[in-house]
Amino acid sequence: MAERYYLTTAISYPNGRPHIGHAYEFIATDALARFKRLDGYDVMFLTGTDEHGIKMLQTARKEGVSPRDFAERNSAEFKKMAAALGGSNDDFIQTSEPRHYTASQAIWTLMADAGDIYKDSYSGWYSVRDEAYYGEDEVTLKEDGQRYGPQGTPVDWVEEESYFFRLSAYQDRLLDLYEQNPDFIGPAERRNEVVSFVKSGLRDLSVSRTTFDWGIPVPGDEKHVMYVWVDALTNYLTATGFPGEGERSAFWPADLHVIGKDIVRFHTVYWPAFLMSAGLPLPRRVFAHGFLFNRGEKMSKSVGNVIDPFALIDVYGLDRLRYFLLREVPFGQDGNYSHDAIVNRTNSELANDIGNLAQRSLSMIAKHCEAKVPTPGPYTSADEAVLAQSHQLLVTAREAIDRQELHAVLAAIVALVSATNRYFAGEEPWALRKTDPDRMATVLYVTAEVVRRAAILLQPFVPESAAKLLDILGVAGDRRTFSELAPERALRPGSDLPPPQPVFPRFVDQLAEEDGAKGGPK
RNA sequence: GGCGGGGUAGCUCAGAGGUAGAGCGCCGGACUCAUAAUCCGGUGGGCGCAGGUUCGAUUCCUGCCCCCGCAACCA
Repeated sequence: MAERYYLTTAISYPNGRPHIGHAYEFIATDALARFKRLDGYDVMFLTGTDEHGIKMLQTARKEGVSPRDFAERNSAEFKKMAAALGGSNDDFIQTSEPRHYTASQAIWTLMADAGDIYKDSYSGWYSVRDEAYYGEDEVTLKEDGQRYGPQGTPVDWVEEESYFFRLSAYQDRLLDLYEQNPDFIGPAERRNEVVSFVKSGLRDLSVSRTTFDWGIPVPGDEKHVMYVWVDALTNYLTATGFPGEGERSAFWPADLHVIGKDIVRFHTVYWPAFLMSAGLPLPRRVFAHGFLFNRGEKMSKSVGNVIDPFALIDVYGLDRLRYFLLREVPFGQDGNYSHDAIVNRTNSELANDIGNLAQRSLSMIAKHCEAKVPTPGPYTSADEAVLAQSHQLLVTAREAIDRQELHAVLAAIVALVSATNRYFAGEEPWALRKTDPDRMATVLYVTAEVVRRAAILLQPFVPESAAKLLDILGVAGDRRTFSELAPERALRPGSDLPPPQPVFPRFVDQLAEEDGAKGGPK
């Protein structure tokens, strides 16, 4: 039985349409999932939508539909996005599903049985607009007699009965967790932030609401619904069949939660505390990615630069988009995207470097080697060097993937391809054709073999294009996993090759001619 | 206020006590197998400011100026 690997995206709040931030997280996690599958793991990849909470309820009301219908309608858009992005997720969870109610109530009961949940009342200055409570010192009384919160929104004194989770009791255990599992939070900067936050002291957490009912009822006290984050985080467990025992149970604990940097605390403080309380194993790692900015500006509805992922796929094509996002932005950091950046990056690396290397070598093979994989002669040190670099690639890639450094994997592939272009130019097979055909055959063989290895490792990132590349290399569908990177699995001399065709066309910029500097799809 | 991370070539960034690096861009050359691609060479930086330690600092220390993150509920 293969080793299991369970990874998740955060579940999206489908209060509006999916945007590029959702797409980014999904694409990255999808690439990680694909990598692990190709590397022989039994992978479970989960994504979904988080459908409860007051904001969903409010938006649904505004639109005059029930929250459930609203959730269903918007969640469908996220499913569509996952499909459009070539998603390989094994499940798509919606927190309004019955299975999730069962799981959430089960974990609640475990926490309650552990003595970590108690009823009290929550009071304070509450801003409906901000959905937040503020302390006395944060509130100012103005001449109109109304008090205002720090964001300038009106606040009212609210006193609400609420269940609390004894988070304060977990401070030491959490610090031990971070201490003993330095890889629990990535990247490292995030870890430091969390540690200092927890060290500064934890307060018990209000984990139920009575002011609205769009949520999961608290077991035994149905006028309360669970706080959205108890509900939301539990989705990761739900998908494994919790609390039942089934074929997916063994996937828990999750190996990796991929999340946005804005929700680090929920995943690295609350979530492990909930699990400890419930007596359940903890996920192995939580990795926070950064945000994407549209040409340096944070996207927002008011600025009007919210980018629809469907539009990006239309303009650039899926693989170009995937490649750009995963290559351009070091995973874990913030990054920028722009029309020019997408075109430059993908033309330079996908079309000019990788695509062209395949095309120049395969078209020579088609013309001068009877369209069969050529038979190599003895290797020179130049041959050995590129082959060695191509062998190193899997090792490098695995290490990078386990740190979620997706960009580093692609950088290593590009470096190999660059070296091979240099090698190709240096060996001049077009000249060897006349002077030393055997040597030409060797150079072409080595090049094609390197392209094969690069293509195999490219699959998680640009699945469709990598498949096309492997097609024109004559690599059978069942010979594309990472175990095929072993030296003895190299291209077989004499096997037939289909006619070569370009795999990564250059992006020809029509927009530049039409509306000049503006760039970017609408 | 506090804690943390930064300010290095036009752009994005790497680096590290001993005469500054990569990719992209730009300029020139080569080649023609190839997707006007590729290869070679070159251009380009007072390494935020001011002090200090040192034979020598961009790299260590101090102060200052900017930027960004965290500081209990938006991917």
